[in-house]
Amino acid sequence: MNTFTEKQLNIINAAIELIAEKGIQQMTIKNLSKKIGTVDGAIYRHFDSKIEILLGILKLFRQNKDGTLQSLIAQESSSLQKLEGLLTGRFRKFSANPAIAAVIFSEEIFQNEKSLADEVFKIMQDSQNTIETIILKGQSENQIRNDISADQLALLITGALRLIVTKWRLTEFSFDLQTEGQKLWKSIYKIVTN
Amino acid sequence: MNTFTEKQLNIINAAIELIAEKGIQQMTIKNLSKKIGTVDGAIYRHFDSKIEILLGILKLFRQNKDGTLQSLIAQESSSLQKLEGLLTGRFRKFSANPAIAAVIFSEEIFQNEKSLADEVFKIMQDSQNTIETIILKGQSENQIRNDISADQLALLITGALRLIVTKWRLTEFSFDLQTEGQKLWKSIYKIVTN
DNA sequence: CCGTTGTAAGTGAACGTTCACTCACATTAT
DNA sequence: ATAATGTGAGTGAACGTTCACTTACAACGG
Repeated sequence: MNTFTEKQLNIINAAIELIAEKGIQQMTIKNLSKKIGTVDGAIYRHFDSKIEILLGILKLFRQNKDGTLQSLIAQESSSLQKLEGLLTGRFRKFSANPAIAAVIFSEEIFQNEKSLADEVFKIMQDSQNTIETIILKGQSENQIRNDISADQLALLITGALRLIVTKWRLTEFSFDLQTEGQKLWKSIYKIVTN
Repeated sequence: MNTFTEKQLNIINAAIELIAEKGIQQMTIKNLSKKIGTVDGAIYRHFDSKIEILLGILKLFRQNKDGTLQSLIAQESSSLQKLEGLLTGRFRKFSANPAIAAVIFSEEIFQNEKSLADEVFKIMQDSQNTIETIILKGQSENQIRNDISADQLALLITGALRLIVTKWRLTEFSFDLQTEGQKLWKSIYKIVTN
């Protein structure tokens, strides 16, 4: 089912590590090849361009997210439980994999490459839509307040999530992300249940 | 009181326009000089480096923000009114000046230049602190709910603000920012007053 | 007035560096 | 032996920055 070869996965994972360690700006073909213990030219045996590698990271992330999402929605739990599961899951993932956040939350950097910009934007929108869907269900079941629209609530939640993760990265992981995630969930719980 | 010469202001404003139009990535000295109708070398008669120009943009924004903030806090209005004023003010400013948002919300891009990264981070933190202060006052006056901490509320507000503006820019200003700002304020009002 | 000198700004070629990407050749695996 | 992959020098473009030179204009001494 995976469209990537073993070597391609090697490269993508090395790229993820590199971004996590040095930031997107240092994710050059030269640095990437050094990390793998090869040479820049060799990379092009496995990818046509650098953009393909970055798209690979996003694709991997999507596949991954889709999987956890399916199992989450399939669960027979309340909307609130689903929402909590989704949020803590996101924080767990970013905590374990800072590079994902660095790629996903860096829309600016991909602005000149439409394929990348589109993909990143789609992921952002997707994430918000998922939350909105759960909230809508919770509202129809009267578990979540109805006086604020689902998209506004989703916006607030997504925004806070992004801001926490961004600050975490910019301060070089100076606090425990999952702890902050728990705090955020408590606040959101109070808000959505009114 | 202004530390910039007329020519420097010309350059800074051209840089702001350039960023608004083409994004930060196209803000090169060559493009900037073209925009002013001069030549790259000439820029260096007025600024020591490109970073100084970007810092200039941030400084200008800070001066501007500080001004409106003083008058806002000085007002004899309730905390809720102040909060509304601050939010609508921010949306108005970004609406009128998209480049400000492009610079302020692009922490990633300045990661390799510490002076810039620090300044951008400071502005982000500042903004959040201001909101937090107003909320704290509102809480002590029982205008704002006390069961959620001020910093959590400030986080949610700042996050949503940033997310809206980011989406607005990424979709090439496809919706009316101030309208969305009004919507957001209505939601926040309901949340903070419970 | 006139000619000399000073000064701020513009001009555009050039420099050093970085980067993504290519290519001819070598090595390895099947 | 053939195909796949590694190697590393090479290419051209982009970028920030520098530099020698020019231009416009003001200041000033005779």
